[in-house]
Amino acid sequence: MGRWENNARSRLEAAALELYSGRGFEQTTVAEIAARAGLTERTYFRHFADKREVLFGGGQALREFLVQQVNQAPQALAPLEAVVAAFEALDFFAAEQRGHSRQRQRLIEANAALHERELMKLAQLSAALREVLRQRGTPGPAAAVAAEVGMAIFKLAFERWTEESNEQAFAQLVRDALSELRAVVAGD
Amino acid sequence: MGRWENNARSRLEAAALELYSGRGFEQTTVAEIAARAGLTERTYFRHFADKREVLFGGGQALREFLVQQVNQAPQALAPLEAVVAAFEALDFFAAEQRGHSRQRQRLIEANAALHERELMKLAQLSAALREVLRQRGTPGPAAAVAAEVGMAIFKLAFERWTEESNEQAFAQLVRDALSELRAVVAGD
DNA sequence: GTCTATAGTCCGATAGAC
DNA sequence: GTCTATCGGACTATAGAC
Repeated sequence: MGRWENNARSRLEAAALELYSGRGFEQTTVAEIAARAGLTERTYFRHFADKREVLFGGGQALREFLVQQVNQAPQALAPLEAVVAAFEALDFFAAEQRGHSRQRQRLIEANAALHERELMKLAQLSAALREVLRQRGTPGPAAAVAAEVGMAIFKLAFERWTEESNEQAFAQLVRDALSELRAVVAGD
Repeated sequence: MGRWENNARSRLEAAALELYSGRGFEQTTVAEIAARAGLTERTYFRHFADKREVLFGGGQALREFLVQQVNQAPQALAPLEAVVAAFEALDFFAAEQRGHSRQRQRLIEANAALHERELMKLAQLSAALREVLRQRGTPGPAAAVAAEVGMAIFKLAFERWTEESNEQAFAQLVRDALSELRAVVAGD
């Protein structure tokens, strides 16, 4: 198990979620998070750039997975179909993580600074999707539109997936959002 | 004119844009902005909640204008049409402000913290559009979709409007984005 | 691991407009 | 007198520098 348990990152993430949820984001100091994880403030900042980032570690893995999915999608799929298929393939949002995601989402909604950071992560995801669509041969403007519209679908599906009252699977919510979107764009 | 020139806010905004553009956002302190405006740091924070907000004062006026436009749109217009018509009516984005908008946008793109704040303002706009559509009688899910898709159109049109090489009018860019969106959603 | 700059808050004081 | 805008100093925590 080594000198550094090598899960310092995970311990910091767990400690932060507990403290932020328990007493509020602003009422928690980085020093307290580090202490609960058995580390120092200095070590926290070697793992995470700032006080918010500890909640957003999964963003990169999500982005990489979706980019890979779109990249491997059959060329026969239209750009938006490739993006939506990637969302449906997501198992980051499996049932067993739903409670954790809900807790995290309530926390983010309760704090403007955290909300800003989440929007930034989603914007990075949009940019990555735009880029991989272009590499796949989609013309620039269509790639930009498909990425933005795809993100609209993702946001709506994810918002519903983390609602307390909703028990539908993420893939189903993605499909619902897509068909609602088709109706709205058709001018229904 | 009294002791306070009564345009402290405008002076702070102008000073901030100059200093941020000249030497960079992070290399500028709030004290320097205040000094250039003939005020103190303390007064800056009375007008703006933080170091970034001084660049985003126009966000509220934009939001209020668009909400009013959607609110007054004929009931015959479908939700997305009402939103797009509101964008086309925008004269915030007149030709004479284009240089200023471009300077501001280059600044925002160059700094992650400023980018985060801009995304937050756009998210607030999306929420306001969703709400006014609902008040107008659009069912909740369709209102959410129309607001999100509308924001996708707005982002794309605004991005192009602030590109150096682009000289098309904002309303035209909105219409272009909408037709590209229809093509992408139709599966072209 | 220590030191420092600066963002941002809280207390109160003061100067003018009305 | 009230109301509002400005100013001063002390303070904490983030974040970066050395």
